Amino acid sequence: MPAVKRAPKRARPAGKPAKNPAKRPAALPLRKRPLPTRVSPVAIDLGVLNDHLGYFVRRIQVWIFQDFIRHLSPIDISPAQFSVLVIIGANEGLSQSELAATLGIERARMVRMLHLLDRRGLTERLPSSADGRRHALRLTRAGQAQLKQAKALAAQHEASLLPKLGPERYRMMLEALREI
Amino acid sequence: MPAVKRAPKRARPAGKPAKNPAKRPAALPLRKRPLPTRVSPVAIDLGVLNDHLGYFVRRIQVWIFQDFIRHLSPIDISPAQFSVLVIIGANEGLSQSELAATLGIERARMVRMLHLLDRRGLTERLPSSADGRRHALRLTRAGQAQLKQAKALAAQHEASLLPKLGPERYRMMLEALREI
DNA sequence: CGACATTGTTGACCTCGACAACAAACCGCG
DNA sequence: CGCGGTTTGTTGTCGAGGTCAACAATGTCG
Repeated sequence: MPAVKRAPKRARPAGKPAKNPAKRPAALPLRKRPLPTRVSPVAIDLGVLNDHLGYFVRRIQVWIFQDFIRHLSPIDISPAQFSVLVIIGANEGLSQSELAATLGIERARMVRMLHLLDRRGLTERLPSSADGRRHALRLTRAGQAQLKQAKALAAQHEASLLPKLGPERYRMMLEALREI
Repeated sequence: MPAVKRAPKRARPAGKPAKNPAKRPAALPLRKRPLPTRVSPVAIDLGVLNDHLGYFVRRIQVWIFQDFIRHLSPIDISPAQFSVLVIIGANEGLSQSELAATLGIERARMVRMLHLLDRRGLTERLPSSADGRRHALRLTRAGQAQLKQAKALAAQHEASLLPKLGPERYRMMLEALREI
């Protein structure tokens, strides 16, 4: 509802009556008069963001994940899925709760992720012998194979980070973060 | 629709016929027989995740953001909103596209964020004097005041990170990330 | 002027985190 | 034993955000 025309001049070209999901023009509510501008293509100042670790961590996290996704696209495994497969592979028989807690994912979210991985035939949920509530998670054969491939691609991704970040910085950060 | 009973034993307590948004029991499709278990509360192995920078960066990013949100909750400003306000404050008159590109946010997304900030009376979009397509963004009085508060709270948040990460590690990471 | 690029905008879809509610199963205790 | 309390897996619903596509209004340039 916000958004008013700046100055509705041109009518409707009426060329095509709007293809399929035709959209309305718009309309934005500008209040004041046509004052300031800013043409200079000068570099934009980050201001106090320069002093916030969170900002940079966020940016690099997004960047790393995009690179990860690109490398793993052949087998269509997301970072989250990769982490789930790795943990299950390294801890056969653990429960969904343990898995979720380990990765900092909501139990509810984990349920749906595992549904998907189950349907893809990568994981399976066996009834726990001791506790009737739990599911003992493990990789199927196919899941193990897929994980193997994923690890190889992930390793490529990881290797590609080194030159981009600088080997020293890379090692430094990995060590520092591991301690926390 | 997956999910089958593990072993439908107890019937329906029939206590309350299901309150308001009553949910169905469930039903999970377990394939095999009641095999493995895992009772030992042994620490869970992260496996190869230990060698992936992205995993740790993600975890710490989430953690930092949660802390940020907690500190800024009194004025209800999200990390993304904070970054938008800071950039506008430090670069009055810039366009939505420039802003979006600077922060790595989609133009479409930025439109809706600014709608919100506009409605909250923190920012305004003036017509650009030179280019009729652009909007010259700036903070309102209220926006400036709000930003000032936000910066103070954000600084507290940032300060609280130091002891938790260790001053050396903190400075190291901030420097390293700034260069990238 | 007409082709092409840019800017702001909307719509639709999808992922993900956060909550709430619930059934089944487990645990402890009188 | 039975009953309250807890844990585990599950579903539903919201809301924030990212991604894509389509457009109208403008600008730009040959």
